[in-house]
Amino acid sequence: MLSTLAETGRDQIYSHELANLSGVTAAQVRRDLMNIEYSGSPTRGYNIRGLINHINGYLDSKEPQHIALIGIGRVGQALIAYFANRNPNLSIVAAFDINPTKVGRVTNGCRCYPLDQFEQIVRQENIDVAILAVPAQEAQAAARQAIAAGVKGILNFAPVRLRVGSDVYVEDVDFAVCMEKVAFFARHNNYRRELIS
Amino acid sequence: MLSTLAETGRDQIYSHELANLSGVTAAQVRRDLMNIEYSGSPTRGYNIRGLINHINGYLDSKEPQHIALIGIGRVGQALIAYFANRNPNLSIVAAFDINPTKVGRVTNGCRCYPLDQFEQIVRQENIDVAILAVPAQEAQAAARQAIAAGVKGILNFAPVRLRVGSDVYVEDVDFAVCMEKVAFFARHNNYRRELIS
DNA sequence: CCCTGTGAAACAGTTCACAGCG
DNA sequence: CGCTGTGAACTGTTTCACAGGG
Repeated sequence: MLSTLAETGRDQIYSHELANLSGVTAAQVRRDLMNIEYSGSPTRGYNIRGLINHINGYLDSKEPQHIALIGIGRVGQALIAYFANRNPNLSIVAAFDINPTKVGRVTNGCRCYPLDQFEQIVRQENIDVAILAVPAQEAQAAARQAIAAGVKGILNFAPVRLRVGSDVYVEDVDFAVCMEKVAFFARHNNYRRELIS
Repeated sequence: MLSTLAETGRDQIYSHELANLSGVTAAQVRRDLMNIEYSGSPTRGYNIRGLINHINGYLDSKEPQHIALIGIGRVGQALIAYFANRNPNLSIVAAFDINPTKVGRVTNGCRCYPLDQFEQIVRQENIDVAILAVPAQEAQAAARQAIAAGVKGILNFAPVRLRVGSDVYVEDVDFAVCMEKVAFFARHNNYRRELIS
């Protein structure tokens, strides 16, 4: 997102510009940059390239991280396509599925292995995060297996709350929850309008 | 989630039980229930059926809401499958795509229309929320079209920040952002452990 | 006792407001 | 002037702590 900015010719930018580009307030932007210890000059604003480098240095590790994908349903496939050729520091290097007919397939340079090779591949490929895109009833078991293999972060698309130790970070993405949120606010707006009119 | 609880035989539950089922503190649960004005008895806790009804009454509108899906790529298809036969109050009633080969298909009872019939179908089916599952470069245009047709809430899967009026609610789901979050925390945990050991 | 309900304190995130500087 | 950097105020949320009741 910032990268495209760098190509517009300018190389300096002011906090309020960053602010309305990203939909937050200018004070917010300044505070955030302060927190990651990047300073701009009062005269000219922030240097765009310097900012990009600083943020990358802050967020990215030097060495790329490898991701395992568990479950190659439609969501799994969408994710493989999504992450292919994107951030080279963050790539899905192996996929897993119970369905034997899917094993062996290679999509976007990502090979599908049987689930029982999970631990082996994880160690071999130095994987430390996993994406869970399996049916709800299989999610907990898959999570357990992933954690046993040494995975420290899970992106969970199954609509269940995983029980994991406190040393594992889980991020849930629940389509139903997102949708309800949108539906709720849309409805709420309608009510507001009805009340006003 | 609560529904499964109702079937375990019990019909009363205590705040601290709800608490560690959902991974928050007991005080939190009580405060939340207080906010939606539901009371339990100090003796026996909260009545499960009553709680379900109360929450449903609070969240759901009486009349079901209709959703339009724009873009039938892998994500779109996954969403159709996901929402089919789930919450009857929240269903995808129409899908749209530019690709003419996809138009006319019916998946899970959901028909695909050409994008230029969008406004007509939205009014006809009384749709007020839309899911955007299109490539990034088409997202803003699609959003504009949806809003023009009267949509008040958008669930956006495209990795762009949509520019919309303040009367439209947008919820962004960005796979890259989610993944980076997980990767970041996984890495962070590693650092912690290294420091400790 | 062990619950709920709820003031009151603690905290986190955000915004305001202004000093300081080119 | 207009910008950044930052203390101080504010707002919304989470937690604590305890009264009250079967």
